[in-house]
Amino acid sequence: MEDGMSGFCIKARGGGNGSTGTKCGRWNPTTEQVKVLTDLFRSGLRTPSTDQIQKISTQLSFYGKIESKNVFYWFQNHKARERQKRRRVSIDDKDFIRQDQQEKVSSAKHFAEIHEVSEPERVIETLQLFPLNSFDESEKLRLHANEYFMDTTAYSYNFGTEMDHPPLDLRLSFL
Amino acid sequence: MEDGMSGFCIKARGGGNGSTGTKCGRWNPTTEQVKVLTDLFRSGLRTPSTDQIQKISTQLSFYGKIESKNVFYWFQNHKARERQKRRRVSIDDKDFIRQDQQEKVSSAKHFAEIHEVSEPERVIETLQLFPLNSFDESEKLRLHANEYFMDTTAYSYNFGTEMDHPPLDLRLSFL
DNA sequence: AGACTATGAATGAAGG
DNA sequence: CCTTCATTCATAGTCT
Repeated sequence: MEDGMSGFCIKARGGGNGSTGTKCGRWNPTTEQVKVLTDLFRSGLRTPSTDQIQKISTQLSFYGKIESKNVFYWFQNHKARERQKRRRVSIDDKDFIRQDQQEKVSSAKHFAEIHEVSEPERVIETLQLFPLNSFDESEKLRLHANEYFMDTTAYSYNFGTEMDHPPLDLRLSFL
Repeated sequence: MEDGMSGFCIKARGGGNGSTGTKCGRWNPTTEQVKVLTDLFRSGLRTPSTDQIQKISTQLSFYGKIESKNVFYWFQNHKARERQKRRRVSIDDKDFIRQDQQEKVSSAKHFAEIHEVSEPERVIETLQLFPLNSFDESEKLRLHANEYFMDTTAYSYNFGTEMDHPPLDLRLSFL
């Protein structure tokens, strides 16, 4: 809706070259950015927090245009596809019965909890993750002010006239 | 998940445009449904009560298969993502020019489906909400105790040596 | 040129 | 309410 799009840049990122990615419309990561992200992922980072996303994004912005959401999406996608790929393989290698593997994969619910799946490699670079601050549980504050329940409320909705439909009238004044 | 699956729908997009949505397994809202929901949201409805959800669901069922929980989830997600988006953008555009783009991420769907949504802002038909319940963004007061690690943390990143690039140093102590 | 693939982006559904 | 997972849409890049 009202997509401003902020202009369209038409340029492809030179693969590794200094040509800063000028590709808009959809984030096109540079090879450097991908490398950093991949390394971070391989180093164990799977779901960065908002702050981490922020920082990563800021650092990566040096190599080209990037937003926080790009980092966010990248990790989401990468993780999801890693898992998806793994699952795919596990189902696929039923072709050759190498070994009896009656794994109960159908209950795919509580097996994708923490990091332990894809970490066959060691941590190469000198990448120090966050010191694992776990005391962020201090945000359990809840203010109950959402009960904006008014007794005489009436939603009277009226559609446009571009389509035929029953007159919708969300009248909630009965309660 | 106990494989309830609650039935598989077979219906296409009720709006007469089944661009790609002829696949179900999960609720696939029609453009009309989305429009109504969006309008309601933009009108200030954030957390509809059970009754309201019921009403909305019933009314929207005209446009296609829908359940109450769909409405519930829709509002939950929409609200959460609106906030999340806002937070992310606001923080990360500090680096570049602060272009006002609050609705940047357009939900532009497939072309074949956009036929009647050609207008950018056709919203606000005749929609009577509660007696002028002015909701502001008065909930940014979330305490952010995210500044726990300052100088004790340092992303000391070290690249490989495959390509030449400026020495990246993900030091998170700049915040 | 079209199909194919990889992947960015979006969102429904839950979990907590 | 916040975070996460799964599925899907959309498209840049590539292959044949």
